[in-house]
Amino acid sequence: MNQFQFATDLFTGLNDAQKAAVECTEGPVLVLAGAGSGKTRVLTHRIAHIVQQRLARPWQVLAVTFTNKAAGELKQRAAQITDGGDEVAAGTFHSTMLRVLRRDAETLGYPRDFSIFDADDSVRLVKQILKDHSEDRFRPKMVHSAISKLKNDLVDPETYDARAKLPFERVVAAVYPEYKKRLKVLGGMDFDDLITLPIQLFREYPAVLNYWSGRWRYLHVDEMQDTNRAQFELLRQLAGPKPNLFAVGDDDQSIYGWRGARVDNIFSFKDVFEGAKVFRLEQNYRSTQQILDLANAVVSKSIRREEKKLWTNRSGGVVPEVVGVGTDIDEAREVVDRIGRATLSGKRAFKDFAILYRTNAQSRLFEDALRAMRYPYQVLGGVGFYSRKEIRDALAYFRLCLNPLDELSLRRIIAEPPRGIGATTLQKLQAFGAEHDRSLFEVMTKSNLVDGLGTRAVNACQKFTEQILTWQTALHSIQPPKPAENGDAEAIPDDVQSIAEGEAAEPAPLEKWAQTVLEESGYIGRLRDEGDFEAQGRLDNLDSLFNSLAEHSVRRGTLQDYLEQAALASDQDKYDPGADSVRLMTIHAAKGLEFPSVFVTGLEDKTFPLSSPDDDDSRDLDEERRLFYVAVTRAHDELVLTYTQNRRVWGQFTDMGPSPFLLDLPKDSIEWTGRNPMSSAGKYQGLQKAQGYTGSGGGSWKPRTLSKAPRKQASAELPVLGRLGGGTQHDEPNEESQATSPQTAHVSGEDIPAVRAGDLVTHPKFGQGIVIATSPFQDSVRVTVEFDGIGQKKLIQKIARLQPVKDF
DNA sequence: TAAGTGAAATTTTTT
DNA sequence: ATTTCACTTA
Repeated sequence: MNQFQFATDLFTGLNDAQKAAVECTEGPVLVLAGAGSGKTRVLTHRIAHIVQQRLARPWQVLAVTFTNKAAGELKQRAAQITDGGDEVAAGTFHSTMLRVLRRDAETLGYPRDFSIFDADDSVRLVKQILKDHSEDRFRPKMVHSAISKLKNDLVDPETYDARAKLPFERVVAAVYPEYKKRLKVLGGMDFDDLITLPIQLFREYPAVLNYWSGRWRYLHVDEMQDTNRAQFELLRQLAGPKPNLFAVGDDDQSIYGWRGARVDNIFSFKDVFEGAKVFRLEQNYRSTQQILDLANAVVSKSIRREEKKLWTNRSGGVVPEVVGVGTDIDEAREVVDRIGRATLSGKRAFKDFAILYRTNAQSRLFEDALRAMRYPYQVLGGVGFYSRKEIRDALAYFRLCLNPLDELSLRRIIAEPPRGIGATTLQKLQAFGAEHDRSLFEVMTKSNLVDGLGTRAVNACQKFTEQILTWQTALHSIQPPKPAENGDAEAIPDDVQSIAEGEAAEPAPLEKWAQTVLEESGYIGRLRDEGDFEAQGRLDNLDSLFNSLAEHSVRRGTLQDYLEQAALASDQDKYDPGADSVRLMTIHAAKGLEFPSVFVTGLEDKTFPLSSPDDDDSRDLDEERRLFYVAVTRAHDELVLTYTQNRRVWGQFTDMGPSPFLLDLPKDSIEWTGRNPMSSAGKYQGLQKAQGYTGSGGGSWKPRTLSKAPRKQASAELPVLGRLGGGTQHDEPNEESQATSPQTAHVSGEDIPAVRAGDLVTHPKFGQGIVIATSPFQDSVRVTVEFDGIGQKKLIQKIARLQPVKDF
C-alpha cells in the first residue's frame, strides 16, 4: 500500500536522465552530475527505490560523503521518502571507517579506546620527531602533509625511502616510519589511518571484509572526484567481486587535489569497474542561464575534463555583476551595503545571501562590517570551537582518562595548570620510559624508581597520576567500558543497537564528571584567578562544552563518541539552514550549498587564484579555476563578483592586480561596476616607488619596476577595467602620505642592508649563506639564501636583516 | 620551574 | 596584525 504510494512519487519530478540512473540498481554506475543537476536527489531516490523494491533493508545501504553536513542532509532527505530511511548507513568516509575500526582495532594491535589525532595533534607529533632528530630545516606542517599524501597514496615507508632523493624527501623518509611507529605506541590514529588501516584490516582478515561487504550490499559515494587513492581502494574492497557501487561526481568540481584527491578516479571508473554504466546529468535546476554561461566560460579552459554543458530552462534573472573597489574595507562595505539595501526593501532575507572567499582570513572585514550594521550572520569554518585552546585542553584531560597511552594529551595538560613537573622532569621520565619500554604515564605512576628525581617531582607525579586514575574510575562507573564485542555479532544497525543498549539516563552524568575533572585539576580555578576578559571568555567556552556534553549525555552517548565527534566534526557542520542570517564561508565550505544571492569576493591575482607571494608556480591554476566554477554555481539568481585594488595582507597594504579569471568572463553578459576604482591610483603609483626604494634598501641598486609589470599587463588584457576609470573620488589623506613620502618612509631603512644575488650573507640563526635570488615582497625584499649545510631558506629582509659579509 | 620577553612565522583550502 | 616559539630572568 505504502509501497505503491512511494513508487509513484519516486519517479515523478525526475527528468529522464535522473530516472534512468535511479532505476539502475545493479552493478557499477557512474553519474556525472554537473553543479545543481540534482545529484543528491538522484542519490536519495535511488536509495528509496532500492529499499522499496526490497532489494535491501535500509541499513544494508551505505552512502559515503565527505562532510558530516552532506551525510546529514542525505540521511534526512532519504528518510523523507524511504520507509526506515533514517537507518541508512550514511556518513563520511572517516566516520564510517571509524565504526569498522572500533570493532576490530585490537586485531590490528591498537587499544580498544584508541585516540584520534586530529591535524593539530599529528603536526605536534611530527614536530617532536623532528626535534629529536634535531632537524629544523623544514616546517613540521609541511612534513606532515607530505606524510599524509603518502598515506593517501598508499605508499609505505620502505617504498618511499627507496625513492626519496631531495633533502626534504629524505627528511620525510626518515620521519614517516617513526611517525607511524609512535602513533601506534601512543594508541592513536590520525585521520589518514582511519582510511588506510581498514584497507590493511580488510587485506589481512578477509573475514572482516566479508562481514562488512556482506552487510553493505549497496554502496553509494558522493563527490567521487574528491576521493583519493586510498578511498578508492577501500571502495573497491568493499564493493567486492560483484560491485554494486553507485558513484556520483563532477570532475569540474574537483577542488581537493591538494590533499590527495584524484580526479582520475572518475576518469578510470569505467576501466576499474568493468561494465559500468555512465549517466550524465546536465540539466541545471539551480541557476539562471547567465550564471551558467559565466561558469562554463571559466571552467571550459580547464585542460582535462569530461565534456559537458550545463543548461537550464529557467528564464529571466539578473545579469551577473563585477564590482571593483579601492580597498578590502571598501569591498566589505560594498557587499554589506548591498545586502542592507535588498533586505531593508524587503526583497530578500538575510539568509538569502552568502559571502564567499578563498581563505578564512578574509572573513574578518565582512564580519566587522556586518556587526557594525547589526546584521545577523554566521561564519562557517575558520577557527572552530574545538580548536580553541581551552577546549583542546579539556578534551586532552578526557582523552587521557580514556587512553593513558596518549602521551600527546598528557604532555598537553601536564603544565596546565602548572603542577611542578617541568621540562627536566619530563625528560628524565621519558628517558626511563624509553629504556624500559613503558609509557610515560606508567613511568609517572612509578616515578620513585626513576633516578635523579627530587621528592617534589615524585610527589607531583604521584598526585597527577592518582587524579587521572580516580577520574578514570569515576568515568567507568557512569559509563562501563564495553565488553569485547564478539566477532559474530549480528548485522544489527549500529544506530538501533546503541539506542537499545542505553539504560535510564541520569541527568547528564558526563557533564558532571567533566566538570569535576576540570575543577579538581585546578584548570578552572586558574582561569577564575586570572579573572581578565580573556579568561572569562575561556570559561564561557568551557561552559558551552559542558552543555554540549550534557546534551550528548542525555542522548546516551558515551564520552568516546563525544570525542570522536569532536575530532571528526568540524565547525563546518554547524550550518543552520533555518536561521535568518548572512552566511560567510570559504568556497570549499560552500560546496554542496546553494543560495539565492552570492558574493564571490577577492577576485584578485594571488588572492583568487591563490598563490604564495614568492613562488607563483606553486598554484594549481586548473584547480583554482574549478574552485571558481564551484563558487559561481552556488548562486540561484544573483551573482556579484568583487575585487579590490589594495588589500591588507599580513598587516601590510598590498597592491592587487585583477584575477585572471575576470579576463575569461564573457564580456557582454556581465555588468561591470567600478566604485571609486581610481581612488587608489595615486597611492598605487606611490607604493610602487616606495617598493622600488625599499628593495634597494641601502641604495646600492636602482629602483626596480617591481609590481608594475604584472599590473600593466593585467590592465592591458582587461580593457574593461580602464572603463572603470570613470570614478570621481579622490585620494584619502593616508594614501596621500604614502604616496608622497616614499623616501622618508624607507630611506630610514639605512639599517636594513641591501643584498643581491651572489652576495655572501650571515644570519644570526642559520649562519653564512649565499643569496640565490631576491624578489620584491610588499615593502621589503624576499631573499632566497642557500645556507651552508642547511639548505635554502626564504627570508624577508626587513625582518631577517641579513648582513652582507664584506669581501676580503 | 615558570612566568615574562622579543623575534619570527603565518594564510590556502578540510576529514 | 596576530600568534607562536625560543630564550631570558625571578
